[in-house]
Amino acid sequence: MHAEAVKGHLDSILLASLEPQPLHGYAIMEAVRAGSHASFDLPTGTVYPALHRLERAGLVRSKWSTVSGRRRRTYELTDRGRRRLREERQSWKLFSRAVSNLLSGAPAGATP
Amino acid sequence: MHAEAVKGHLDSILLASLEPQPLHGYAIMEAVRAGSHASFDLPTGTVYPALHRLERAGLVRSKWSTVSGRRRRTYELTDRGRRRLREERQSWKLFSRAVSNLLSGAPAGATP
DNA sequence: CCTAACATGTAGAATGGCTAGCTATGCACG
DNA sequence: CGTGCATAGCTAGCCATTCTACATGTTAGG
Repeated sequence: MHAEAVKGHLDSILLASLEPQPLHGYAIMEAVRAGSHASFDLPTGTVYPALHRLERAGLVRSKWSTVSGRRRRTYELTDRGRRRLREERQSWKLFSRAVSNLLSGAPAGATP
Repeated sequence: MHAEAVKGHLDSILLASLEPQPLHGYAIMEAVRAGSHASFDLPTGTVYPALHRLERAGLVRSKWSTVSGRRRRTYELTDRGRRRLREERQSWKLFSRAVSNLLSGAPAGATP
């Protein structure tokens, strides 16, 4: 299956992946691939810039470490990040409900 | 609530709105607003270019008419459009399931 | 008469994800 | 030994799409 566009929901996905525990970029990509049952296979050119964006926005915080010779940058949620994640969950609910409703051809009234 | 981005799912939404019956642009905007319970209030600068794009892609077909002095361009689905809509519905299911799964913090295994 | 709703459109900015390229280490296998 | 794969990080620039802002014209109603 060709790469599905994550359009507009990348941030939510990344934040959510960091909620249970801090992770480094590469591990995030794997977590997303696994958690989406391979629907999303995010390229590095998508993930790393996005993480930098989230850090600049103060939603995540990073620190470098070295594990068996390989340098890692581990990200964790900030308080603002956690708050944002809550909001994102809420708006995803509204968004997905709206799209599902429209795609189902509902006569305007279903799933209120 | 600030304008929700329809990012990447506009085409599906437009095609779906034309499934029950042909509509003109303005009516499509109203149908989407109603069907999404006002979550999506698409600006004309989004809808009209998108419809032209869909027409160029052979997914919809349009014809002009005049109703009480006002000119209208009414769009209807082509066969290719209908086929595409079926595909879009399928991939929306996969997409939304994947995102919901990730946002719920599922330990990779939920909603298979 | 003037405004709101109806109806369609375009140009250009802004966004944001993807492609393609780069660097570097550790480990398994032939 | 050296070749290749998985691990780990990064950026520049392309491209598609959506939104902002503007432009145009009609009809209905106060």
